[in-house]
Amino acid sequence: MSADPLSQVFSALADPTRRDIVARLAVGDATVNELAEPYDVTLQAVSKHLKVLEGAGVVTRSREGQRRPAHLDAEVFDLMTKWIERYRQQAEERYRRLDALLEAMPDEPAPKDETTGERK
Amino acid sequence: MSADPLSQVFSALADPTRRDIVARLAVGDATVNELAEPYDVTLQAVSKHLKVLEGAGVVTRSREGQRRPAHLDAEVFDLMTKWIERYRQQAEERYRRLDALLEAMPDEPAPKDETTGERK
DNA sequence: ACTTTATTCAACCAAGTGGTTGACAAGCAG
DNA sequence: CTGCTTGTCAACCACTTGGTTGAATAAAGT
Repeated sequence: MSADPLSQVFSALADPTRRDIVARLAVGDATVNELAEPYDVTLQAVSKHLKVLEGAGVVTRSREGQRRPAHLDAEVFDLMTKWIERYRQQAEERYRRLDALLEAMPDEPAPKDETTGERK
Repeated sequence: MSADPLSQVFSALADPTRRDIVARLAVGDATVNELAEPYDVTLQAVSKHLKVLEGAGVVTRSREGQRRPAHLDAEVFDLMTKWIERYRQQAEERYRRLDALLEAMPDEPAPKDETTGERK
């Protein structure tokens, strides 16, 4: 257990039911019963999903009488967006470079374009 | 098989090795052998990872002699960022509203703040 | 034609996951 | 105290997953 935070968040949101729960919680805090209502799974299953989201830091829970409302804690999302944006931009940048390169030499004998290449 | 695209992308990136591969591919295209080199897993394992990324639309592959270079296709990332940003902003918006509400009534008997509430 | 290099397919295995049912703790309401 | 509501814990099951080994395919190189 206890994988790196990024893996946990990605993994937590890889489930449609869990993403759905996040969508609901974005509107407002809710209890397990309220969250389970739209689905035809047991309460325990939803409780498990909630625990996964909690473990990933997506959700926090409080105590309020016998209810334990779940609250969306959207800060961890930044972790993901930062990772994603980094490589998306890097890939796009590379694409632009290659594009410019191809445009700059329209008649060269095409040196195979091995960016990482370096085969021995 | 064939889960929704969003689940597939999230799931694909939930593995650290796979994220690592994406990071490498952001620098430039690479073959299975090149990608497998830094890890002490078998070639087949990396080939599987690549297939997962391909299935998620994160990576495309071409044929070039006997090599099959993998290329990062960062467009699907937009799908994720859109989803994430949506609920992050929604949650932050809700937070601001609640904050303003609490500030506006500093002595009310606190009507329990049930945003979804509505229990029958 | 034979060999080497690059990659995949197939079968298998241990561990993880999403779901279930059943028992149990913790609060309120009589 | 007794019961009802809300929620969790524990054990179990089918299926997926990341990994392995071994055989197979594909394109060169000799």
